[in-house]
Amino acid sequence: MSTENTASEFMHIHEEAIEKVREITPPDETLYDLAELFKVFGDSTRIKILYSLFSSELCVYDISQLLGVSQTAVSHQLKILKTNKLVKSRKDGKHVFYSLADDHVYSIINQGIEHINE
Amino acid sequence: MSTENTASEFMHIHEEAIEKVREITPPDETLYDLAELFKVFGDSTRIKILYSLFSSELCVYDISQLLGVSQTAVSHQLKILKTNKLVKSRKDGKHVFYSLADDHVYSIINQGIEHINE
DNA sequence: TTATCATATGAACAGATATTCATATGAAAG
DNA sequence: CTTTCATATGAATATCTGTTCATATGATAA
Repeated sequence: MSTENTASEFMHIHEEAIEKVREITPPDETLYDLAELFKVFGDSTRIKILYSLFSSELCVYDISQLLGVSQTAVSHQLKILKTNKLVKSRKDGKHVFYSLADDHVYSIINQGIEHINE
Repeated sequence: MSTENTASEFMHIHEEAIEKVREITPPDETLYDLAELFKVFGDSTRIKILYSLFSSELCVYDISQLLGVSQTAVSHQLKILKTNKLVKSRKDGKHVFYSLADDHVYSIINQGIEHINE
């Protein structure tokens, strides 16, 4: 085994495996963003908020009461959801109505549900 | 407004909204499991491990070298991935080969990628 | 058997994160 | 204008989580 392909020297498997992995793996920055996105889904309060918005928009207070979580906590979590573009907001007088930003929220959550039901 | 439907008293919106949310929202335990699942995807090391297993099975040491992460860290993360049924393992002498457990891993990650690319 | 290699495990520590509390902003009502 | 209501924000705290270090297990080779 030569020293040309240093990448394969440590491999116990075929070196083609490394090539394939390198080919299909997105850049580190993308993987980091991806992990960040899933981190947002990885909290039960935020999951509950997203579910509450599945059928219609709701204002902060309604979400708070529906979930039995303090207004402050909901507000903090909504900010995280909005920063990550999972929800959008609309102001109406004193109220702020939140709704799902796009269909990816549905599909990601549904894929998760499918995995659980097995 | 009567006191019959206590659920709607706090709502600023129509009370049908509450009904709908209650209808489509899974039980708390499911939501908790769902958050737990996404939490597993919410770490860049684990995401990298999953990507490395997209094309073929790999042993712990190979993953470790490929990602530039310590063997111990990889081992810890593989355990988490296995506990959550995202990877499975096969023993071969001194080596333990890990591979993806099912297609949900692909679809969940791909949905995430799609959301990011917008 | 003994040494070595591959993996796993447990404790410890550092960094991240969700909630709470206090308070600020901002809009409508009186 | 002042009060009240809806929401947002920042600091503090307690909990959780990922990595490291030391070590254990388990299998092959010598």
